[in-house]
Amino acid sequence: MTGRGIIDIDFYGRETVRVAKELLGKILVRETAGGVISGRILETEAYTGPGDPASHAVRGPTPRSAIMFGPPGRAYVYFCYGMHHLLNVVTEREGTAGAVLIRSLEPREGLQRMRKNRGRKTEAGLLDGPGKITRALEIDLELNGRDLTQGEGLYLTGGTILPGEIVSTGPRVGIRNGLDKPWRFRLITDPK
DNA sequence: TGGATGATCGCA
DNA sequence: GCGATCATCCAG
Repeated sequence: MTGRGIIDIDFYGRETVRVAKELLGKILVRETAGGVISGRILETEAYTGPGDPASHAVRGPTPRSAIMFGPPGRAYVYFCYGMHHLLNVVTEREGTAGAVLIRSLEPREGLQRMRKNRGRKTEAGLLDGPGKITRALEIDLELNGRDLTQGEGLYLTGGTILPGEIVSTGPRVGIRNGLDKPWRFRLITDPK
């Protein structure tokens, strides 16, 4: 949003973009009766509200996107392409839309369970996609709205960016509009 | 490279 | 209601 001010900065979605970067390196934990499954966040994307043509909140709240306008720290889970659940973290203050899509994890706990859930024999490619993550961690619509700061069933906890890792920034993927915004963030090994 | 597969939402 | 759309994944 460019206003009439004397500076030309897009402040809209500022918190969402900040949180998207801060989530890198943090741990996502899933607790089920069958045990704990967890991973370290390696890739995120920021989605804001009106003004972001790629966001579900672009036209204001709808039954599906209303949770993006609610209090932050909650899970926004939705069903995509008829077969995948995708997990987001709600970001902005209540009344303002924003969410961060969790795109990729580094496997941590529950490797055997993840492989079984994904039908894979090896660790390769286990959690490197938003649909893969929800399948491996048994996340579906039942967890929509869950408070990710409360440590109940699905939550976020401390983690860090490791020495030698840097944050790579670029356009979001899998969308048609909003490609001008560099709101995809990845932890990669510093090539230097 | 395209098919699977179904919820969502704007518009009629 | 109707149909275009979709923040994906995987086989071939």
